[in-house]
Amino acid sequence: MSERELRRNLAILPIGTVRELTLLSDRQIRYYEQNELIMPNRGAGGQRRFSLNDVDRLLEIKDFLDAGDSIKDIQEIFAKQHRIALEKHDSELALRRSLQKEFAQIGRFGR
DNA sequence: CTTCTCACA
DNA sequence: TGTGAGTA
Repeated sequence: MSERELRRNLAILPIGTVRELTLLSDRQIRYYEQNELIMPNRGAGGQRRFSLNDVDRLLEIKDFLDAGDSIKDIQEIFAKQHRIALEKHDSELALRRSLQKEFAQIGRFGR
């Protein structure tokens, strides 16, 4: 994983900061967590720790809600996004393997 | 002072 | 979703 990805996944923001960043109430943020739309880490004392990705996700949730989508609709949207991300990962992995194989062939002919 | 969970005149 | 109670 790149350093940039690790940084975006660093969960260190307390709910108060996230509340101001997203303009959502802490009540809403906890409610979305109950509905598995977000799953922040937990720190000392059971306090939630959010990452920048969590903040982006909350912003998306707010937009979808404003657009009229229900909690369940958003759950499905995220599930679909997750499937697409997995497929993309698999296809890229397959491409790397086939290219690696072809280069190996070229290497043998060049000898 | 901030956050957490739980309950609801 | 909001709010108040009682904690940690």
